[in-house]
Amino acid sequence: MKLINAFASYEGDLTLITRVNGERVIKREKAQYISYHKYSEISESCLHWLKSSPLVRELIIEPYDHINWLRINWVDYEARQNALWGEKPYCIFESGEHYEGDLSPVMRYLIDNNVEIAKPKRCYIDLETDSRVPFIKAVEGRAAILSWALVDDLGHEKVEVLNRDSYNDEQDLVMSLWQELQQYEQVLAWNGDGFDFKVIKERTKYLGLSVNHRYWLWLDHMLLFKRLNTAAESGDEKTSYKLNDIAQAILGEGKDTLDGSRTWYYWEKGGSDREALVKYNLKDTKLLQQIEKKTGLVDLFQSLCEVTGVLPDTYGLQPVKQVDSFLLRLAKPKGLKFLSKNVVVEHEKFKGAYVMPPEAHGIEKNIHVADFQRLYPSIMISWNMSPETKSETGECLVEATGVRFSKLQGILPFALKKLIDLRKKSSKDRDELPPGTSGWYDANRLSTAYKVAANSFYGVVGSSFSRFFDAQIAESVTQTGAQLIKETIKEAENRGMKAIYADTDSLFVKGVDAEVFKSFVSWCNETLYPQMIERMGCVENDICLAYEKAFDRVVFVGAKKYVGSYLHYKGKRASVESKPEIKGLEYRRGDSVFLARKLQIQVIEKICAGCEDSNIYEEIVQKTMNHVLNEPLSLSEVIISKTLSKEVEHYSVRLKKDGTFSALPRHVVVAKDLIHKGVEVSIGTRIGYVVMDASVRPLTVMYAEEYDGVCDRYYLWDSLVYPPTFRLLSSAFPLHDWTMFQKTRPEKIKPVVPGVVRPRGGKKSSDITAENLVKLQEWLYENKGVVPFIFKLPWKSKKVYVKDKKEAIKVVNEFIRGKVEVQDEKTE
DNA sequence: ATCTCTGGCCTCCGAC
DNA sequence: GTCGGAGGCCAG
Repeated sequence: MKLINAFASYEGDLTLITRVNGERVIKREKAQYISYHKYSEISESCLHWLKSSPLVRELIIEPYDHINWLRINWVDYEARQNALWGEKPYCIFESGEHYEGDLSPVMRYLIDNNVEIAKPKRCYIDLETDSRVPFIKAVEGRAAILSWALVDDLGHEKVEVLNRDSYNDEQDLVMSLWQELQQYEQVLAWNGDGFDFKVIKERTKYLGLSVNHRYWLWLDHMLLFKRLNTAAESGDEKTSYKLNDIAQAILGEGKDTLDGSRTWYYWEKGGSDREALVKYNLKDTKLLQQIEKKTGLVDLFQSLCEVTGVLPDTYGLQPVKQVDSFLLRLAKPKGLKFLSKNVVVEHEKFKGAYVMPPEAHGIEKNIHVADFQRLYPSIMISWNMSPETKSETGECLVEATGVRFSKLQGILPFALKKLIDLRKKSSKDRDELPPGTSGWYDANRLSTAYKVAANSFYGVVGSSFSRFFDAQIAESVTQTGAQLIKETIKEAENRGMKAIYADTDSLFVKGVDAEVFKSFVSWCNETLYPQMIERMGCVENDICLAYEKAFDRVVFVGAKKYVGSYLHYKGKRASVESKPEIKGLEYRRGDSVFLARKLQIQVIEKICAGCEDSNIYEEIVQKTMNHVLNEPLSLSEVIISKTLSKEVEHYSVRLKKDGTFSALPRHVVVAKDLIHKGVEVSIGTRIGYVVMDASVRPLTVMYAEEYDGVCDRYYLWDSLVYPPTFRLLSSAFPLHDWTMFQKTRPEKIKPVVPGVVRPRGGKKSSDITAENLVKLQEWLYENKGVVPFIFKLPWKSKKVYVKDKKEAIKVVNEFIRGKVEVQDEKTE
């Protein structure tokens, strides 16, 4: 039996949805709220209490070779919760440990019966709601649904629109959506968790319709995309997760050009306007299906769910859930249980990977790169690292942390080996099939799913949200990795090579040719690592270093930031078409300005093509500089976009010494403004803005959509566009001076009072940021008759440099504190 | 109903 | 000017 969906109801039922011969079958069982206990630890009196308690439905002893488990079936969630974590006298287990007492009835059922996950019938939907209602209220179900559209992977599509603005008509509209959904089991929508799903559920309630939404698997396509899409090359694809921008990047086409914030207007006008709205609605929905067709990410997620045993809805996207499910399923037949996980433990920090600061100068040539294959899984396997094998008397020693593990195979290494074996098998299947066929895709997807699952193990062990969290184990993994890479560097240098960079599992080496490097890698695998493994008493050696690639030329801007052109990749020689490898540079970042990415990629391409003529680079920079400072700039060139990562109210604000609050990050200020205006903004929304004036603190910014061609060009160039390329050029050609393009903002110096001469080369002056310089100047002039200070006025700036320190600070502070009244309201 | 981790670079802000 | 914290996003 393959399970499509399952949920527990408040009444204590567990509903199971399966398919038999293509027909959907719904089964009901009692939801089980279980906790496990070591039978030997339960006292006589406790057992007596359990046997007679109305809170306990059933007691079962599960015998295994090494232990007898007592399985308590509590009558409901409350009973279990109170017994395990409640106050006295309900808490009967305060002395003993309890196991898996936090599992939901659904998880419990899936694990106990080792249920396989079915492929659900999938559809994509999109809603249009009344635009007169602000986003926040629409999510609460306060906006009418104007239309809905639905498509599936087989080409079926349907769209329906509200007939009249009435309660009954909307009832019909929403009911027909639920009718349509009957054919499907899984529903996807872009930002569905943030909008569409909530609206459907709330609006259904409001309209008095009785439909239980839990019969469907709700999967937020956007969150899925964020988590599984790792293909983005440049920052251009990362500037926004709006459907339009993703569709543009993936498919090369966007949404219909209809103002989504005026849906009500289009609907109300009727006729062709209403038709346009309907068309727009359908188009959006079709984009989802097309994105999936192109990327296959939903299919990949489906494979991941089938492998790990979680249901393919939004919650299943969490690695913690996937690993939890996979491990508990494997542990069950072994009689292995894990401690209940109720509260999140205080976050213990642990040390991570080793990153060597690059020791590279200019353009480095002929650089060979080796990397450890799946380093962290291989360490966990070799040292048999698992929560239940951790033991002070264990034979496997982690030298870096002093933690020891016993030799009896742990559940983590067991699971990892299983995943790796399965991956090998599916990769082999794939390679035996003709590329591009559906079988090939299936096998390839499975292979990727196994890899994704295996790679998430380390992260889950290091997550305090996981039941497998163990900071000591996580640190043992990372520090063993650090030791391995450091030992490898040492041995390489003993042989006359020079390590110029290393990060976690990779090693960049110069001063060697391919053959010698290859034999060095072999020596490491055959001698160095086996020796280390032997010394530390490990069960087996799964550590493997591989000669991955060589760079013809590579430039390091810093740790985690470099660009290089290949000589070969895994032995395959590079061709003229081979793209450069770009890591960490602003070109790859979604929060950099397009102009910065564009300038940087031009320089990158020239460097990788072997150009060493500084004149060429100067020309490129000069041209861009001219464009930035003098020519019309489009919004896409100047927009800065950053993610709103938490609720606006949760951003930290400090009380400054002057009693006012410190400024919020610029994108948060814009977000606040947008929320005020009723624009759709939630956690995870990317906020686009343009900087208007950076000569003031804090910077003044403008919401991207209000951009009219005016922005602070000096700031753009001086702070955002040139520095990334400046750093790259300075790294590639350190002997050349690249500073001449810096600091374009003019510093016009004017004496405030004619006739006062600014002293040349004067000593450091104290600077005061005043609210309004003009007011101050005029006050000084009027009250003192003559200004005893000299002001340096940067162009369009409000920063003041005052020469006579003592007097100046006194006067200006009085001005700032409001002790000095300024009548004149005239400003610049 | 939120949730794989640490290391590192960069920008802005505000204190000194 | 310099420095540290907050925030963001990337490498692995």
